[in-house]
Amino acid sequence: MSRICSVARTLDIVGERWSLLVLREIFLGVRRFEPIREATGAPRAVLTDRLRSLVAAGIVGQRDYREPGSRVRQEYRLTDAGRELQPVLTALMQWGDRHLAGPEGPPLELRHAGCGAHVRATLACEHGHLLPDNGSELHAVQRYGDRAT
Amino acid sequence: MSRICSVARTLDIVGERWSLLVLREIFLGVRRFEPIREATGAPRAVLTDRLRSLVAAGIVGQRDYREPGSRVRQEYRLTDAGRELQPVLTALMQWGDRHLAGPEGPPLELRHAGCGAHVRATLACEHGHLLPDNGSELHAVQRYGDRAT
DNA sequence: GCATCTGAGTTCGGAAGTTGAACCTAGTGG
DNA sequence: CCACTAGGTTCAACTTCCGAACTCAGATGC
Repeated sequence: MSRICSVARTLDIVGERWSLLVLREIFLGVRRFEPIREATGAPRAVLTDRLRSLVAAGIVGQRDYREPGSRVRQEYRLTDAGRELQPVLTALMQWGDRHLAGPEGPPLELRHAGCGAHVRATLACEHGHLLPDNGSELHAVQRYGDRAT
Repeated sequence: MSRICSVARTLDIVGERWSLLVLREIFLGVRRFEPIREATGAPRAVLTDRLRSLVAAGIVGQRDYREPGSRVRQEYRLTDAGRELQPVLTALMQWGDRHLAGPEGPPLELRHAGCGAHVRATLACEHGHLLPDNGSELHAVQRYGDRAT
C-alpha cells in the first residue's frame, strides 16, 4: 500500500542529491557545463547524467552557443516547467537560512525586482489569506491515492 | 570553487530519496514505523536510518506511546523546525500536481482550515506583493559564498 | 602540417548506499 | 510457555557515486 502523491512523483525527477543544486545554478544564470560543475561540486559523470535527465524531463532545454574562437557547444536553460520549480528552491533556501545559516547570515538574498523588498516562500489561500509557515492552519483532503501494492 | 548555499545545506539533511516522503507522512498524521513504511514504500533498514537522522537533525522528535495490550513503543512527531518544512513539501506537491498529475487531478488537496479555500505555495515580498511562480520578478543578491576548494 | 589547449564528456575500479528477505526481540494475551 | 506483533537488525546482491585519468573535436600557435 503505497501512497500516490505528487510529492513522490516530483521527487522521482528532482529528488536526487545534485538535481536541485544544478537547477539553482541555472536559476542564478550559470548555464554551461564547466561552471555548473565547479559551482555545485558534482562529479562530471554525475553532472552529465543529471543534465540529461533534466532535459528528458522537460525541465531544462539545450541551446547552441559559440564563444568566439571556440567551436559550437551546448548551454542549458530552464524551460517554463523548470522555472516553476522556483518556489521549491526558495522554500529550501529559506529553511536553510533560518536553521542552518552561520552567524554571517544567509549567503544569498532574494529581492523583488520591482520594489527591492525581501522575498519569501509563503503559503497563501485563494481568498488571499497568508498562512503560517508551519502549516498549522492547513487542512489536507485526500481525494484518492491509496494504491494496492 | 563550490558555492556556499542554504539550498545545499538543507539538501544535505532532507535531500535523499526517502526523507521528504517520510516527512510528508508525518505531516499527514502518520506517526508510527509500520504505517510510515507502508505508505512510503521505504525498506525497513532505510526507514530506520532516515528516522534516526531526522531525529538527529532536530526535524522529528520521538515520544512514547502505548497501545492497550501492547508494550511501550515510539512514535514520531515533527518539531517546530520540521513543521517549517511545510512550504517545501507544498511547493513540491504543487509542481507535481501541475506537471505530473494524471487526468484524475491531484491526489491530495490542501485547504485553509479557516476559510476552506485552496492553499498554494507562493512567492511574496515583504511589501505584500505576490510574485509569479516562475521567479521572473526575482532578483538574487549574492552576499558572500564562493568558497575556495 | 603538427603540437597543444580547452570544454565537454567517457571510462574505470573502488567505496558507499539501496534493496527485499530473513531473522531477532521484548511485551502481551491465550 | 507458546504464538503474535511492531519495530528493528543483518545479510548478500545490486546499483549508484566518486575522483582521477583518459578521450574527443575543433581552434590556435608555430
